Amino acid sequence: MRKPAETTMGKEKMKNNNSKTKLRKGLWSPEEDEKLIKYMLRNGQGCWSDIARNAGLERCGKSCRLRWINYLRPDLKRGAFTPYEEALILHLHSNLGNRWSQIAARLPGRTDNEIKNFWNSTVKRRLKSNGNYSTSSSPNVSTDESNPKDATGREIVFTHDRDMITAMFMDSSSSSSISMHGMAPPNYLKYPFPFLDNSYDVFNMTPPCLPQGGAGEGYCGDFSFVEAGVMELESDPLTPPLESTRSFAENNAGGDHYTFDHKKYCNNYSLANVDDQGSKIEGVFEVGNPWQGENYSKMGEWDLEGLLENVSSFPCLTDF
DNA sequence: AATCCGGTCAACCGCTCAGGA
DNA sequence: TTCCTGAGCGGTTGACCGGAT
Repeated sequence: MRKPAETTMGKEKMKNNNSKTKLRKGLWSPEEDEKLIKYMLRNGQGCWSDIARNAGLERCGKSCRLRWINYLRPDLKRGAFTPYEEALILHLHSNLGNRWSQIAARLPGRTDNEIKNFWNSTVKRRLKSNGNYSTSSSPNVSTDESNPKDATGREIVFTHDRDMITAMFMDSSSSSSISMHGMAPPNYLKYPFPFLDNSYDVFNMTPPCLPQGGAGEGYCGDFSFVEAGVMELESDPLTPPLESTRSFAENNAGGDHYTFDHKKYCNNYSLANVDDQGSKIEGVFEVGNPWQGENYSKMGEWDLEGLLENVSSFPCLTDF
Protein backbone atom coordinates (compact mmCIF):
# COMPACT_ATOMS: atom_id res chain seq x y z
CA MET A 1 0.00 0.00 0.00
CA ARG A 2 2.73 2.41 0.88
CA LYS A 3 4.34 3.54 -2.30
CA PRO A 4 7.15 5.92 -2.92
CA ALA A 5 5.88 9.45 -2.80
CA GLU A 6 4.30 9.96 -6.12
CA THR A 7 1.88 12.25 -7.73
CA THR A 8 -1.36 10.57 -8.51
CA MET A 9 -4.92 11.38 -9.12
CA GLY A 10 -6.75 11.49 -5.84
CA LYS A 11 -10.23 10.19 -5.55
CA GLU A 12 -11.16 12.95 -3.20
CA LYS A 13 -13.11 15.68 -4.83
CA MET A 14 -12.01 19.15 -4.13
CA LYS A 15 -14.79 20.96 -2.44
CA ASN A 16 -14.41 24.27 -4.20
CA ASN A 17 -12.30 23.35 -7.10
CA ASN A 18 -13.43 21.64 -10.22
CA SER A 19 -9.94 21.13 -11.51
CA LYS A 20 -8.49 17.69 -11.14
CA THR A 21 -5.86 18.54 -8.57
CA LYS A 22 -3.13 15.98 -8.34
CA LEU A 23 -2.72 14.80 -4.80
CA ARG A 24 0.44 13.29 -3.47
CA LYS A 25 0.36 9.89 -1.85
CA GLY A 26 2.88 7.81 -0.02
CA LEU A 27 5.53 8.87 2.41
CA TRP A 28 5.61 12.41 3.65
CA SER A 29 8.66 14.50 2.95
CA PRO A 30 10.25 16.63 5.68
CA GLU A 31 9.09 19.70 3.81
CA GLU A 32 5.51 18.53 3.90
CA ASP A 33 5.79 17.76 7.57
CA GLU A 34 7.15 21.20 8.23
CA LYS A 35 4.31 22.83 6.34
CA LEU A 36 1.71 20.90 8.24
CA ILE A 37 3.31 21.47 11.62
CA LYS A 38 3.62 25.18 11.04
CA TYR A 39 0.06 25.45 9.87
CA MET A 40 -1.34 23.43 12.73
CA LEU A 41 0.60 25.32 15.36
CA ARG A 42 -0.45 28.61 13.88
CA ASN A 43 -4.08 27.85 13.16
CA GLY A 44 -5.04 24.83 15.15
CA GLN A 45 -7.27 22.05 14.03
CA GLY A 46 -10.12 22.73 11.69
CA CYS A 47 -11.57 21.27 8.53
CA TRP A 48 -8.90 18.91 7.26
CA SER A 49 -9.64 19.59 3.62
CA ASP A 50 -9.12 23.28 4.28
CA ILE A 51 -5.97 22.56 6.23
CA ALA A 52 -4.54 20.58 3.37
CA ARG A 53 -5.33 23.33 0.92
CA ASN A 54 -4.37 26.29 3.07
CA ALA A 55 -1.14 24.75 4.23
CA GLY A 56 -0.07 24.41 0.63
CA LEU A 57 -0.02 20.64 0.74
CA GLU A 58 -0.88 18.54 -2.26
CA ARG A 59 -2.46 16.02 0.02
CA CYS A 60 -6.01 15.09 0.79
CA GLY A 61 -7.37 16.20 4.14
CA LYS A 62 -7.57 12.65 5.28
CA SER A 63 -3.89 12.13 4.72
CA CYS A 64 -3.07 15.32 6.62
CA ARG A 65 -5.23 14.28 9.52
CA LEU A 66 -3.55 10.91 9.71
CA ARG A 67 -0.08 12.37 9.50
CA TRP A 68 -0.83 14.87 12.24
CA ILE A 69 -2.57 12.49 14.59
CA ASN A 70 -0.22 9.58 14.20
CA TYR A 71 3.10 11.28 13.76
CA LEU A 72 3.40 15.04 14.03
CA ARG A 73 1.24 15.86 17.03
CA PRO A 74 3.51 17.37 19.69
CA ASP A 75 1.99 15.47 22.59
CA LEU A 76 2.84 12.09 21.15
CA LYS A 77 4.90 9.80 23.29
CA ARG A 78 7.75 8.21 21.42
CA GLY A 79 9.53 4.97 21.94
CA ALA A 80 8.60 1.47 22.86
CA PHE A 81 5.65 0.65 25.05
CA THR A 82 6.52 0.24 28.69
CA PRO A 83 5.58 -3.02 30.36
CA TYR A 84 2.92 -1.11 32.19
CA GLU A 85 1.43 0.17 28.96
CA GLU A 86 1.59 -3.33 27.54
CA ALA A 87 -0.30 -4.67 30.52
CA LEU A 88 -2.89 -2.00 30.11
CA ILE A 89 -3.29 -2.65 26.41
CA LEU A 90 -3.72 -6.33 27.02
CA HIS A 91 -6.33 -5.79 29.61
CA LEU A 92 -8.17 -3.12 27.67
CA HIS A 93 -8.18 -5.32 24.61
CA SER A 94 -9.65 -8.14 26.64
CA ASN A 95 -12.51 -5.83 27.54
CA LEU A 96 -12.87 -3.70 24.45
CA GLY A 97 -11.68 -5.91 21.64
CA ASN A 98 -10.29 -4.18 18.56
CA ARG A 99 -11.57 -0.77 19.50
CA TRP A 100 -8.18 0.79 19.09
CA SER A 101 -9.29 4.35 19.44
CA GLN A 102 -10.92 3.61 22.78
CA ILE A 103 -7.82 1.82 23.95
CA ALA A 104 -5.64 4.68 22.75
CA ALA A 105 -7.82 7.14 24.61
CA ARG A 106 -6.65 5.55 27.83
CA LEU A 107 -2.99 5.68 26.94
CA PRO A 108 -1.95 9.31 26.77
CA GLY A 109 0.46 10.04 23.97
CA ARG A 110 -0.26 6.84 22.13
CA THR A 111 -2.24 6.54 18.92
CA ASP A 112 -4.72 3.96 17.85
CA ASN A 113 -2.51 3.13 14.89
CA GLU A 114 0.46 2.59 17.14
CA ILE A 115 -1.46 0.32 19.46
CA LYS A 116 -2.98 -1.57 16.58
CA ASN A 117 0.45 -2.14 15.07
CA PHE A 118 1.79 -3.20 18.43
CA TRP A 119 -1.04 -5.65 18.81
CA ASN A 120 -0.77 -7.06 15.32
CA SER A 121 2.94 -7.54 15.54
CA THR A 122 4.22 -8.05 19.05
CA VAL A 123 1.22 -9.39 20.88
CA LYS A 124 -0.01 -11.68 18.16
CA ARG A 125 3.47 -13.04 17.80
CA ARG A 126 3.68 -13.73 21.52
CA LEU A 127 0.28 -15.34 21.44
CA LYS A 128 1.39 -17.49 18.58
CA SER A 129 4.55 -18.60 20.33
CA ASN A 130 3.14 -18.95 23.83
CA GLY A 131 -0.45 -19.70 23.02
CA ASN A 132 -1.42 -17.97 26.21
CA TYR A 133 -1.86 -14.33 26.83
CA SER A 134 -5.42 -14.32 28.17
CA THR A 135 -6.40 -11.62 25.79
CA SER A 136 -9.52 -12.85 24.09
CA SER A 137 -12.75 -11.12 24.90
CA SER A 138 -14.22 -14.41 25.95
CA PRO A 139 -11.45 -16.12 27.78
CA ASN A 140 -11.61 -19.84 27.70
CA VAL A 141 -11.15 -20.50 31.36
CA SER A 142 -12.63 -23.46 33.05
CA THR A 143 -13.61 -23.36 36.66
CA ASP A 144 -12.35 -25.85 39.13
CA GLU A 145 -13.26 -26.63 42.70
CA SER A 146 -9.62 -26.52 43.65
CA ASN A 147 -9.17 -22.94 42.56
CA PRO A 148 -8.89 -20.36 45.32
CA LYS A 149 -11.81 -18.08 46.04
CA ASP A 150 -11.98 -14.52 47.12
CA ALA A 151 -14.00 -13.47 50.13
CA THR A 152 -17.11 -12.88 48.06
CA GLY A 153 -16.99 -16.43 46.82
CA ARG A 154 -15.73 -15.67 43.38
CA GLU A 155 -13.44 -18.30 42.06
CA ILE A 156 -10.03 -17.00 41.11
CA VAL A 157 -8.39 -18.51 38.09
CA PHE A 158 -4.82 -17.53 37.39
CA THR A 159 -3.25 -17.71 34.01
CA HIS A 160 0.05 -16.30 32.94
CA ASP A 161 2.93 -16.41 30.63
CA ARG A 162 6.45 -15.45 31.52
CA ASP A 163 5.81 -11.76 32.03
CA MET A 164 2.08 -11.37 32.28
CA ILE A 165 -0.20 -12.58 35.00
CA THR A 166 -3.96 -12.60 34.79
CA ALA A 167 -6.42 -13.30 37.54
CA MET A 168 -10.01 -13.94 36.58
CA PHE A 169 -12.70 -13.69 39.21
CA MET A 170 -15.47 -16.03 38.21
CA ASP A 171 -18.85 -15.35 39.70
CA SER A 172 -20.86 -18.50 39.26
CA SER A 173 -24.07 -16.98 40.61
CA SER A 174 -24.24 -14.33 37.94
CA SER A 175 -22.19 -16.15 35.31
CA SER A 176 -20.03 -13.09 35.05
CA SER A 177 -16.35 -12.56 35.43
CA ILE A 178 -13.82 -9.83 35.68
CA SER A 179 -10.16 -10.05 35.11
CA MET A 180 -7.03 -8.32 36.30
CA HIS A 181 -3.74 -8.29 34.52
CA GLY A 182 -0.35 -7.52 35.88
CA MET A 183 3.26 -7.85 35.04
CA ALA A 184 5.41 -10.30 36.87
CA PRO A 185 7.56 -8.14 39.12
CA PRO A 186 11.17 -7.54 38.14
CA ASN A 187 12.51 -9.15 41.27
CA TYR A 188 10.01 -11.92 41.15
CA LEU A 189 12.52 -14.61 41.92
CA LYS A 190 13.62 -12.81 45.01
CA TYR A 191 10.12 -12.15 46.26
CA PRO A 192 7.73 -14.78 44.94
CA PHE A 193 4.43 -13.40 43.95
CA PRO A 194 2.10 -14.09 46.85
CA PHE A 195 -1.07 -14.16 44.81
CA LEU A 196 0.17 -17.21 43.03
CA ASP A 197 0.52 -19.34 46.06
CA ASN A 198 -2.38 -21.56 47.01
CA SER A 199 -2.07 -20.49 50.61
CA TYR A 200 -3.26 -17.02 49.78
CA ASP A 201 -6.12 -15.54 47.99
CA VAL A 202 -6.38 -12.02 46.82
CA PHE A 203 -8.75 -10.67 49.41
CA ASN A 204 -7.79 -12.75 52.37
CA MET A 205 -4.08 -12.58 52.34
CA THR A 206 -2.66 -13.66 55.63
CA PRO A 207 -0.44 -11.24 57.53
CA PRO A 208 2.88 -12.68 56.39
CA CYS A 209 1.80 -11.77 52.95
CA LEU A 210 1.39 -8.14 53.81
CA PRO A 211 4.37 -5.88 53.53
CA GLN A 212 5.69 -5.03 56.91
CA GLY A 213 6.20 -1.44 57.85
CA GLY A 214 6.60 0.43 54.68
CA ALA A 215 7.70 0.20 51.14
CA GLY A 216 9.00 -3.14 50.16
CA GLU A 217 10.62 -3.16 46.82
CA GLY A 218 9.78 -6.79 46.42
CA TYR A 219 6.12 -5.99 46.45
CA CYS A 220 6.18 -3.62 43.58
CA GLY A 221 4.97 -6.37 41.37
CA ASP A 222 1.99 -6.92 43.57
CA PHE A 223 1.01 -3.35 43.33
CA SER A 224 1.42 -3.09 39.64
CA PHE A 225 -0.72 -6.14 39.40
CA VAL A 226 -3.48 -4.71 41.51
CA GLU A 227 -3.04 -1.30 40.01
CA ALA A 228 -3.40 -2.51 36.47
CA GLY A 229 -6.47 -4.42 37.43
CA VAL A 230 -8.13 -1.71 39.43
CA MET A 231 -7.64 0.77 36.68
CA GLU A 232 -10.03 -1.02 34.43
CA LEU A 233 -12.46 -2.67 36.73
CA GLU A 234 -15.17 -0.20 35.94
CA SER A 235 -17.73 -2.92 35.45
CA ASP A 236 -16.95 -4.51 38.75
CA PRO A 237 -19.68 -3.56 41.20
CA LEU A 238 -17.15 -3.65 43.97
CA THR A 239 -15.01 -1.04 42.38
CA PRO A 240 -15.76 2.67 42.41
CA PRO A 241 -15.32 4.65 39.20
CA LEU A 242 -11.92 5.39 37.77
CA GLU A 243 -10.85 8.44 39.66
CA SER A 244 -8.46 9.67 42.27
CA THR A 245 -8.32 7.53 45.34
CA ARG A 246 -10.28 4.35 45.28
CA SER A 247 -10.76 1.36 47.46
CA PHE A 248 -10.74 -2.11 46.20
CA ALA A 249 -13.18 -4.66 47.58
CA GLU A 250 -14.27 -2.42 50.39
CA ASN A 251 -17.67 -4.02 50.42
CA ASN A 252 -16.24 -7.38 50.98
CA ALA A 253 -19.18 -9.46 52.04
CA GLY A 254 -17.77 -11.70 54.68
CA GLY A 255 -14.72 -12.31 56.75
CA ASP A 256 -11.90 -9.89 56.50
CA HIS A 257 -12.32 -6.42 55.31
CA TYR A 258 -9.59 -5.83 52.87
CA THR A 259 -8.86 -2.57 51.19
CA PHE A 260 -6.39 -1.36 48.72
CA ASP A 261 -6.19 2.34 48.11
CA HIS A 262 -3.99 4.24 45.79
CA LYS A 263 -3.72 7.76 44.60
CA LYS A 264 -3.09 8.67 41.00
CA TYR A 265 -1.99 5.12 40.24
CA CYS A 266 1.62 5.75 41.04
CA ASN A 267 2.73 7.24 44.27
CA ASN A 268 0.97 6.42 47.50
CA TYR A 269 -0.60 3.16 48.40
CA SER A 270 -2.19 1.91 51.52
CA LEU A 271 -3.10 -1.63 52.20
CA ALA A 272 -5.21 -2.72 55.12
CA ASN A 273 -6.60 -5.99 56.32
CA VAL A 274 -9.24 -5.92 59.04
CA ASP A 275 -10.29 -9.22 60.51
CA ASP A 276 -13.50 -10.18 62.28
CA GLN A 277 -12.20 -8.95 65.59
CA GLY A 278 -11.37 -5.59 64.16
CA SER A 279 -7.66 -6.11 64.21
CA LYS A 280 -6.13 -4.09 61.49
CA ILE A 281 -2.90 -4.61 59.70
CA GLU A 282 -1.97 -1.71 57.56
CA GLY A 283 0.87 -0.67 55.40
CA VAL A 284 1.45 2.58 53.60
CA PHE A 285 3.77 2.67 50.68
CA GLU A 286 5.40 5.18 48.45
CA VAL A 287 6.67 2.98 45.78
CA GLY A 288 6.34 5.05 42.69
CA ASN A 289 5.48 3.48 39.41
CA PRO A 290 7.40 0.27 39.48
CA TRP A 291 7.87 0.40 35.75
CA GLN A 292 9.62 3.70 35.72
CA GLY A 293 12.90 4.95 37.00
CA GLU A 294 15.11 2.70 38.96
CA ASN A 295 12.82 -0.25 39.12
CA TYR A 296 11.99 -0.07 35.49
CA SER A 297 15.63 0.01 34.60
CA LYS A 298 15.95 -3.34 36.23
CA MET A 299 13.79 -4.94 33.62
CA GLY A 300 16.82 -5.99 31.67
CA GLU A 301 18.01 -8.00 34.62
CA TRP A 302 15.10 -10.37 34.65
CA ASP A 303 16.01 -13.97 34.62
CA LEU A 304 13.12 -14.96 32.42
CA GLU A 305 14.07 -18.56 32.10
CA GLY A 306 14.39 -18.84 35.82
CA LEU A 307 11.15 -17.01 36.22
CA LEU A 308 9.47 -19.43 33.92
CA GLU A 309 10.69 -22.38 35.90
CA ASN A 310 9.76 -20.77 39.14
CA VAL A 311 6.30 -19.79 38.01
CA SER A 312 5.45 -23.13 36.53
CA SER A 313 6.11 -24.76 39.85
CA PHE A 314 3.10 -23.13 41.44
CA PRO A 315 0.38 -25.71 41.82
CA CYS A 316 -2.59 -23.42 41.38
CA LEU A 317 -1.58 -22.26 37.96
CA THR A 318 -3.45 -23.48 34.98
CA ASP A 319 -3.20 -22.90 31.30
CA PHE A 320 0.49 -22.67 31.15
C1' DA B 1 28.91 -9.67 0.13
C1' DA B 2 24.58 -10.99 -1.35
C1' DT B 3 20.25 -12.69 -0.52
C1' DC B 4 16.41 -14.01 2.15
C1' DC B 5 13.08 -13.42 5.56
C1' DG B 6 10.37 -11.78 9.21
C1' DG B 7 9.07 -7.78 11.97
C1' DT B 8 7.81 -3.00 12.23
C1' DC B 9 5.25 0.83 11.13
C1' DA B 10 3.60 4.67 8.10
C1' DA B 11 0.02 5.30 5.21
C1' DC B 12 -3.86 4.05 2.31
C1' DC B 13 -8.58 2.13 1.61
C1' DG B 14 -13.20 1.31 2.54
C1' DC B 15 -16.57 1.79 5.60
C1' DT B 16 -19.62 3.94 9.19
C1' DC B 17 -21.45 7.73 11.54
C1' DA B 18 -22.81 12.38 12.62
C1' DG B 19 -24.22 16.79 11.35
C1' DG B 20 -26.06 20.05 8.25
C1' DA B 21 -28.74 21.51 4.21
C1' DT C 1 -36.49 11.94 4.96
C1' DT C 2 -32.77 12.01 1.97
C1' DC C 3 -28.46 13.41 0.42
C1' DC C 4 -23.91 15.22 0.97
C1' DT C 5 -19.70 15.99 3.31
C1' DG C 6 -16.19 15.54 6.69
C1' DA C 7 -14.33 13.01 10.49
C1' DG C 8 -12.98 8.97 12.42
C1' DC C 9 -12.18 4.01 12.75
C1' DG C 10 -10.38 -0.60 11.74
C1' DG C 11 -8.25 -3.53 8.32
C1' DT C 12 -4.72 -4.00 5.23
C1' DT C 13 -0.69 -3.12 2.49
C1' DG C 14 3.97 -2.65 1.35
C1' DA C 15 8.45 -0.07 2.08
C1' DC C 16 12.03 -0.36 5.04
C1' DC C 17 15.21 -2.40 8.20
C1' DG C 18 17.97 -5.62 10.66
C1' DG C 19 19.25 -10.21 11.58
C1' DA C 20 20.03 -14.80 9.74
C1' DT C 21 21.81 -17.69 6.26
